[in-house]
Amino acid sequence: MVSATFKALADPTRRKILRLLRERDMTAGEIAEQFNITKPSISHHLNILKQSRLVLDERQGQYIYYSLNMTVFQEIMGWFSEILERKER
Amino acid sequence: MVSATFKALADPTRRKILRLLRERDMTAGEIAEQFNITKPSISHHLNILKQSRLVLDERQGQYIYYSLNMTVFQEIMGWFSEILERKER
DNA sequence: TCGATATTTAGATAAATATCTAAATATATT
DNA sequence: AATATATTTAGATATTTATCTAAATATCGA
Repeated sequence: MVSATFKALADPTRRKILRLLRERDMTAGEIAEQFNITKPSISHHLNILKQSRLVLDERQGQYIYYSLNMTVFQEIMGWFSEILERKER
Repeated sequence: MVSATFKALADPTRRKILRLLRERDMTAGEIAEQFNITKPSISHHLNILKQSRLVLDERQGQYIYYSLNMTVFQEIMGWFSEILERKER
């Protein structure tokens, strides 16, 4: 769970995708345009982000829109808080 | 920078090391005792944590003590905050 | 239904990485 | 100085992963 999330965050392409999505929801194609890598590769990254629940997907006709899933970000923030809290004592 | 940190955090063994160190500073050997992997492997993980500045090391005689470096944790928390802030608008 | 567009899936490959054993380095003790 | 202990470095190997091309699937519009 947390492991999948951190692995997903470990790749710079995937982190850039997340930063794009914080501006607005985007289709897989719109996301792919922002990179110099092929659409299948982006699709692979989106799948990893999806499986770690960092992003959500919703089909609208031909398009699949991707958006950030805030819930998981907060979980991870929680993981960090634990470390920090304990240490400040 | 942030890339090295996330890569370091992506491994469960390294995350367990960090959780151990939030309790108290420990030597490389003490850390290794907590795992079923060899000392050289732990040394490798400690090196990755060190290079990403998540931990600090300090030799005391024969021993090398490892401790958490809070600074970097806060940097990463900052990365998450950026994402969350922007999205909440 | 057919052709066009959007996206994913499958399969291959090269690079990265976690692990091991053996050897090297650093420090302490006698 | 010689030995023991703590840790790292070097080199090898198996697994994981990011990427590509080609093919498959899904939806839309004529």
